[in-house]
Amino acid sequence: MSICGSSEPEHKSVRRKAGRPFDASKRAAIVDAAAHHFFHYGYAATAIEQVAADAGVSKVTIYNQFGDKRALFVAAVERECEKLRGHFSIEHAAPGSIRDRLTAIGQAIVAFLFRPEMLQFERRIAAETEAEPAIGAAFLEAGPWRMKHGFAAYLSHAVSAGELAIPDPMLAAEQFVSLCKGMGDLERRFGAIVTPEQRDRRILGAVEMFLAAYGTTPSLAPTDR
Amino acid sequence: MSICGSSEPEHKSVRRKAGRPFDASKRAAIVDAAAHHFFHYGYAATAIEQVAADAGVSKVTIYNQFGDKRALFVAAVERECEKLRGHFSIEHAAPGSIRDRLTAIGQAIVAFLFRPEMLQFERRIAAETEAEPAIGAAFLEAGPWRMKHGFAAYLSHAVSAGELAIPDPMLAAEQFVSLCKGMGDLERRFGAIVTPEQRDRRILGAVEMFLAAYGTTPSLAPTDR
DNA sequence: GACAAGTTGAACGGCTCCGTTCAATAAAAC
DNA sequence: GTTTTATTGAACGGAGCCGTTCAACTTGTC
Repeated sequence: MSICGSSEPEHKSVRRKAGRPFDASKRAAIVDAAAHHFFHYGYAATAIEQVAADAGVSKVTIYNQFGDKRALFVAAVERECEKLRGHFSIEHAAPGSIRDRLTAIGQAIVAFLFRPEMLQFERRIAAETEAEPAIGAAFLEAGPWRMKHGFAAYLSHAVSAGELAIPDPMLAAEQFVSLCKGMGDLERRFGAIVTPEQRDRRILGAVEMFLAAYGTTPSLAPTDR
Repeated sequence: MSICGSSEPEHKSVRRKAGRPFDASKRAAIVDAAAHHFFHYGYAATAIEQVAADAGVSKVTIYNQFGDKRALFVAAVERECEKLRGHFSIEHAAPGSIRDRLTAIGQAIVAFLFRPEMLQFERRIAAETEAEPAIGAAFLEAGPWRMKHGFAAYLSHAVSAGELAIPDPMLAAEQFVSLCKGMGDLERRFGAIVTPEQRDRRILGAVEMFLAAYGTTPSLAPTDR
C-alpha cells in the first residue's frame, strides 16, 4: 500500500505500452467525484455507481483504473493529503510583538483546523484508519506532524531572536496548538457549536500561558481581566 | 429522543398491564451484547441477528423491546454514558506538593482517556453524531464536560488554599487537560502508537507550564534538565 | 382456568451494493 | 490497416442485512 509516497515514483520514459492509454482527465474526474462522496457521505454510504455517474464515466472504467473500492478511497485520500501539504508555511518575518504574532498564528491555526471540510475529512480518515492503519499514518505525516515541524521551526527562530526561551521547541509547538484548540476540538467532533468568543478566549489564554512559560520579557498581563 | 435523561423517568406504580411482562434480564443481555458489537465493530458492521445470538435471544425479541436498530444503539450509548458518570471524582485532599498532585492527576486523566475501549467508544460516538447530534451531546455531557467541571472545582479548591492563582478555573481545567493530551490525542485516533515516555514528557511539560502560569511559588525548575 | 402479552424459530420480501461478464465501440500505437 | 487496449451500457450473480409476518409456546395477571 503506497499511500502518499512521492507523487510520481516511476515515470521513466519506459516504452508506453501499445493500445489506447488511460484517459487522465477521466481519472482526475473520478478521484474528484470519489473524494466528494467519500468525505461527504462516508465510505460505506458511497456507491461506486454514483461516483461513476458524477464523474461522467462508466462504472467499469473505475474498476479498470482502480480495481477496488478501497483503492479508490486510498487514491482520494492521497489527493487530499497532497492538497494538505501546501498549507503549512509560516512567515518567519512578521510584524508586531511576539504576543501579537502568536495570537495571529493561533487564530490562523484554529481557523484552518476548524473548517467544516477538515472536520469531515478527519472523521473519515479516523474511521478508516481502523481498517487501514496506513491511511491514518499518511494523514498524520501530511497534516499534523508537518504542521508541528513547521511551527517548531518558527519557534526556534524566535528563540534565536531572543524573543522566547524554549528548551524543547517540538513540545512547545504541541503545547501551543493544544491550548488553542482546547476542548473545542472535542466539542466540534461531537456536534456542539463552538462560538467565536470561545475560540478567542482559548487563543488568548493560550498566548498568555505560553508567554508565562516561555516568554523572555516579564509578562505584562498575568492576571488580565 | 431521550438520550441520557434521568434513568427512570416514570416508574410510578402504574397498574402493570396484564400478560407476561418484559424480561429485564434479557433486556440487559441484549444491551450488553449490542454495546459490545456496536463499539467493537461499528454500527453498520453490526448485525442484529448476531447481537441476538450473543444475547441468547431471538431477533424478534429485540425488535419487540427496542423497535429499531437505531434505538438499540441509543440504548447502548445510554448505558455506556451511565457508566462514564461514575468516573470523575478527584480527591480534594491528597498528599504531596501541588506539583506532585497535578502530575498524578495528569497521569490518571491520560491513563483513563487513552484506554483502547475509550478510543473505540469515541470513534463510534463521533461517527454517529453526524446522523444523530443528540448522541454527541449526551456524550459531551456525561464525559468531557463533567470531567471539566470536576477538575475546575478541584482547581478552585487549590486556589482557596493559596496554592494556585487562577483567574478562570474552567479555562485552566481545559488547558491542563489539553496540555496533557497534547498531540497524543490525534496520534492515537489515527493509529500511531504513543509511548509511555511521550506521555510522561507531555504530562511533565503540562505541569511545568501550568505552574509557570498559575503557580504562586516561584517555579523552581523553569529550565529543567 | 381464562386471558393477555412476551418469546421463539423460521421464513420471506425487499433493498442496496459490490464486483464481474460480455459484446460493441473508440482511440491510440505499430 | 492491424493490433492492442480503454470505454461503455447493460445485465447478472451473489451477498448481507433490515424489518415483518406467522404459528406455536411460555409466562405472567385476574
